[in-house]
Amino acid sequence: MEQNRDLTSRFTRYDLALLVQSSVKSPLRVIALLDYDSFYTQCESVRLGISPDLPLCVQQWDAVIAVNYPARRHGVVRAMSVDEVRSKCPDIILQHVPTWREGSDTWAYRSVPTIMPGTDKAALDPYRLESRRGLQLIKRTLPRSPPQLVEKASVDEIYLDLSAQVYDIMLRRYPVLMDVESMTENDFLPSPRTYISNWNADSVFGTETELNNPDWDDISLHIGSEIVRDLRRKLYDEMKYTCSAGIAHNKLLAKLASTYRKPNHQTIILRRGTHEFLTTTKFTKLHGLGGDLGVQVVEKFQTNLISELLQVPLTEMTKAMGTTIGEWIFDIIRGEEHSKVNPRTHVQSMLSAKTFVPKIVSIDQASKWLRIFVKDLLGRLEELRSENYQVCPTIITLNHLIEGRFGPSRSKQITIPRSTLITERSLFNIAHDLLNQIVAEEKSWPCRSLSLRISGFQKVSQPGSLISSYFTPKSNPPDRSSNGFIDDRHQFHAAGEPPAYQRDVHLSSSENQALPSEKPSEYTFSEEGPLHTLESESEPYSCPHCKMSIHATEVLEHLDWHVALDLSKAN
DNA sequence: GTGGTGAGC
DNA sequence: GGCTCACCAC
Repeated sequence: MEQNRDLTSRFTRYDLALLVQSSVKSPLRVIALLDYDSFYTQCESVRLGISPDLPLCVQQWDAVIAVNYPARRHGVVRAMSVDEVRSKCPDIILQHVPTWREGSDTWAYRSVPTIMPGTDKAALDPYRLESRRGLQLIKRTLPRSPPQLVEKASVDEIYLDLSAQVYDIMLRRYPVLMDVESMTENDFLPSPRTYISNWNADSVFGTETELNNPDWDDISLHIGSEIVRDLRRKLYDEMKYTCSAGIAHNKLLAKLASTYRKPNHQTIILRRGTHEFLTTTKFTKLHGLGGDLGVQVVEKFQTNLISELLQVPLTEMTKAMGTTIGEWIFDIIRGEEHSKVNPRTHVQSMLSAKTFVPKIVSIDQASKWLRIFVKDLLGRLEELRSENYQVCPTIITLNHLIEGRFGPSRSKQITIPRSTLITERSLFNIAHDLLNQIVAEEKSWPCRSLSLRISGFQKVSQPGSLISSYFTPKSNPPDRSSNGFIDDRHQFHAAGEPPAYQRDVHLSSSENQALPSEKPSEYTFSEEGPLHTLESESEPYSCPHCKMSIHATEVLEHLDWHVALDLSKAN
């Protein structure tokens, strides 16, 4: 057996077939997590043209919610008060998040002395926008075939399943794999018969700087690491954002790897390095175990060390934690995890929330904030429409908290009737209805926090809405990208002319003429300009119905749109 | 549908 | 600690 090691792989032809299918069962699969370094501070540094070497924090009320790495070297940490930050680092640059304010129709960056939690509501739009720009850059940088598996995990984290792409590269690079046609599924693959000296990564677990007899799982991660390095370079070149990345055989390890060293590093965990990596990791760092559940486990077994939890037999683990959770924990501390990368790059819900200090005591005060929530959500809905057809919310939820985050909560949710047009007035009326229901049920004042959420986005447009007007800008080449509406918005404002898609009166407010987007916001990104030109970078798909150029990743959505359009015409 | 948990900036 | 997001148990 040992003697054959250099000639025969440990993996079968079947394992290779699973790789091209991006199967969660492939031992060769390649998963990456990209995580921007202190995302909000980078957004602000770039927007303001400030050197990334200067200490900077993003401020929200009297605390900082993001701390860049130069500031961390002064001992500044997240959630620190502004006063304490200044005492630690007198030269700190503080940038407050933009805010909504009653009577104003849009969010804006405002000067700190005027910002008050009593009158303002934080707006995180610039970070969501930059998050989407990054995703678009990644989607158009990755090849369109095989199908892209890109998951937006949070505003600043992106999972990639690179398995199928890696498979393609592997076959081109190792023609020996082309000969497997004659093999049966259970036959072992030939050995790569190569060595790896450059890992395209800053840290590798499972080997020293070189590896003399890599097997195909090492090769696949190595190729994945090349792809990730290219993506990171592109993100920096085009957007000036640095990120850290982890590359491994599953999401759990990719995520952990990305946090191994920051900022601006990438880390690989090879299969044979899994044990070493995990036994140096604190148990509560594992995804899903940072909260109560992790505490329970630590209490039950009196240790936060994975190395000690590895001694716990499965039966004991399931006895202590229940079958489902017990088995799950038993697996993940061994690096066993097989969840799939969910190909989703859009949010599934939008929430607008406010904590009241002091608590509000009347329905009139609540109403005032509901209006701002509605403006906020409609503005964001409009942004989403600019790059996605799947934009009609069908559910609206109001949440009410007497105490803070951990106090009791009550919520009311309804399905928006199909006949309802989404307008500022209609959304507000529905939200107010929900508020009345909540208030009627039991004592609701004083109230610490309210939030309004829209969800259940559907591709089908509301009956009667002039959905075709969204697309007028798209027929205006040459300098518009298929998703350049955000920029268009600013261009239109510059020209003193409303964007075409706002002419859809059914989906904007007929009552209140001043929609958020009708006023230019005060923010601009210094890197602004046409986002990209798809036409020059890739072969666009030409729609047989309307001749429009469609990015491959948008084809299905576009076809859905035609269905919706036909339905709309039929009515 | 409702309430709750976990996560990240 | 505030503001989001996703997911799950019931």
